[in-house]
Amino acid sequence: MPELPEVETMCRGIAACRGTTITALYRPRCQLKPIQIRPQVSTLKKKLRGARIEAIERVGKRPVLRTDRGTRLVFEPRMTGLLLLADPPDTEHLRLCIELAPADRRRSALNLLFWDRRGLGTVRLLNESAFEAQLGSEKLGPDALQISASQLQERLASSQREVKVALLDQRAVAGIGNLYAAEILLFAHIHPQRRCNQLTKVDWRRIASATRRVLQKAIRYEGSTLADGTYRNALNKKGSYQNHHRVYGRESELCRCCRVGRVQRIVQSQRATFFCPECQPLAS
DNA sequence: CCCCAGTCCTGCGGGC
DNA sequence: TGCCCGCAGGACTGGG
Repeated sequence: MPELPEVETMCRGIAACRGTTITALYRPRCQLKPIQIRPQVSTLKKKLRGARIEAIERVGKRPVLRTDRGTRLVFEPRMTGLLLLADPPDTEHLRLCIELAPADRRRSALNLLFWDRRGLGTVRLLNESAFEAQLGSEKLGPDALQISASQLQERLASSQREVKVALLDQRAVAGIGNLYAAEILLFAHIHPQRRCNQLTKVDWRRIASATRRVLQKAIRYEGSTLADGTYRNALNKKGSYQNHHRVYGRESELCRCCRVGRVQRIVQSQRATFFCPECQPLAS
């Protein structure tokens, strides 16, 4: 579930880690199947102990810690992963603990935690070239908050895919997931099943502008915490953008945009899509 | 190259 | 009440 707004909120929430030094790193005892951590934790300890965190960056849907050794610790939350500086929702899903010493000795030590209920998340330490190869511009499109209408059009207009499916392609544009794709297309008034190669320049402009608008607002509300309550910010507090969803998860309810149409749920490439047939007609 | 279906993983809720 | 099954959708893989 964490998409761009949730990951951006995570990164802002752990800003206090910048300038700290890693003193310890360990995988807590856990009955569940361990998450994928590369390299293995013993190697990771050796490579990270004493390293200083120079910056916290968001790369698409991934929070990244850049160290003073030219390496990057890349967290991939996937569905249910969280980065926390506070107590986790529970301890059995705690996957990785990192102890941090602040530069200012008068301040207390920090505990950065990676918590993940489903365990689909991963943690990787990458050097400069591995980072470029795995998360560079060859693999990841421009960030969804920055992408222009013409960039979006250039990257997708030749595709035969349905536009909602294409917006989830991280090589085209980085950061959009299933939830925000639905909200973005509602604001753009584009039917999710329209084919990319049939959209006009005006359509791409509307999508690009809706993308910025929806994601910026979702960041202001610190992301969406759905009914399962999984997503939390770094202090284990819920986001509130779910209260502003217009179509996502609202099947058969009145559209909160036009208040005339009823939200429809369809399945596209094995994923739920929500849209309003009034606001988003298939024939334009 | 382009695109789709299957896979990983856990918890929850519906149906019986 | 308890069990089973389907669903949630990140990213990746293999194959048509």
